[in-house]
Amino acid sequence: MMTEKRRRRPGETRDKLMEAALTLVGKGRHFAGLGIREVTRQAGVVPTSFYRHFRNMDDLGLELVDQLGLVLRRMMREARQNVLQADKLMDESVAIFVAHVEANRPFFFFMAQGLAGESRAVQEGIRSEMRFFASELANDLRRMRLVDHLSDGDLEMVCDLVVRSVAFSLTDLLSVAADDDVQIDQVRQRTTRFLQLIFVGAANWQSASLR
Amino acid sequence: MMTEKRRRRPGETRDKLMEAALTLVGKGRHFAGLGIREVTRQAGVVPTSFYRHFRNMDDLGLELVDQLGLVLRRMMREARQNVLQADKLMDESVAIFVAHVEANRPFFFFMAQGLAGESRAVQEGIRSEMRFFASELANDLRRMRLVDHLSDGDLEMVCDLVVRSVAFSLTDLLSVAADDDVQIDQVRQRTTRFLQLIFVGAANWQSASLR
DNA sequence: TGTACATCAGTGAACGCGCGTTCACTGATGTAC
DNA sequence: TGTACATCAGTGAACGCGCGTTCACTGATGTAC
Repeated sequence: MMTEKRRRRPGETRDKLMEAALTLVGKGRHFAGLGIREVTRQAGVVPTSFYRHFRNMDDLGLELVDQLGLVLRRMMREARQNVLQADKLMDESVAIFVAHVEANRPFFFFMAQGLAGESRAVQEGIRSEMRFFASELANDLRRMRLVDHLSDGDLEMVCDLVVRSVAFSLTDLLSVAADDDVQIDQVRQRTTRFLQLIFVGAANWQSASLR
Repeated sequence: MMTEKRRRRPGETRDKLMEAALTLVGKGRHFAGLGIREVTRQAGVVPTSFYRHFRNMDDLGLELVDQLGLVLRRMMREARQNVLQADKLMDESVAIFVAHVEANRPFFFFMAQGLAGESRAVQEGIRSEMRFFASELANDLRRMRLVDHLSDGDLEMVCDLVVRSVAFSLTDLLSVAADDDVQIDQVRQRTTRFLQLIFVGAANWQSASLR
């Protein structure tokens, strides 16, 4: 029998609630200002449903951080697959970053907000994702033998600065309209130049600061 | 007659309202979640007073951006007076930055929040302050003849990256306790190293990226 | 200097509304035997 | 395979409360003559 009765997938409402919060954030609302009734309204469920899945909005925020982590990991995987030549590393990586931001705007809005957000736990979660990202980047650079002259500590610092610079570009990217390709491209180029500058610094680091 | 009757200074309540909002933000609340009644309560005035001075919370936020501008300018002035030798430039500047953040925590909380905040106008105001800061920094570096080999465009980019890196350190600084001197000092050192790395990059920029 | 009037800033009462949260109820799904 | 029961997710009514905003009022300060 082909027409089986549609049954509710478990966790469906839960997903709808998280998606609803993201949608509102993507529309420019700040997560700290969202209310339970507002989110359930957007999700198309009754307010009481909320408590079946989350204790409060902070709780939902923490779950969003986890999902954000998945988005970032997907992005990293794609970058690894596409960046095979060292000379294209920065151009390609930034392009992939920008593409993922455009494809997941609400998530990255949430990330940018969360860094200075109200919930300490969310804040720490996002910072932890960034640390992870930086350390993975350090591994990759080591493996590509691009930074043999740097100590582990110095490499870690370089990667941290790279991740921060890219993260800051988020605020540029999110402040221009999603379809303003010209401006988006400007942000992309600017970010790439930041990274190039940092890598020139890294390439000359030991020699310039040897003690 | 020495004991003149205390008269209400004009604008006193207005100042109290802005200070109240800042206080709440300094306590960890997010500006986007503050309400009019909450702010007036903190200020010790009746809710209706609010409308004598501001149209809504966004309006108050914009005024705070202006005040933030003054704080930043004061900081810049102090840095200019104290940073006379080029070799101490970064150490001293970062130290002054950290000191001002600690002395004006609520203001810088507001700044960090506003960058990804709800009000487009506040966001743009803070970005504009940062641009101004970067261009002043560029002027100073030019005057000190430290960057003669850089084009105007490249210098602007370098200063932008410097300002961004320092601004990002805000989130580090604000996430540690105000009296945790050890951690604050770590952030200070880390930020200084970021700037050193960027300047090593700047010093080697033209030669490394000449086309 | 004094008087009359306009302006301004703060007040307290009141409004309707949306909020977070609780509760008892319902029907679907999973589990034990 | 069928039956009994427990668990789970969604519902609708209801609560008390704090919210933003309005209004008319008050008293102090500024201005004109």
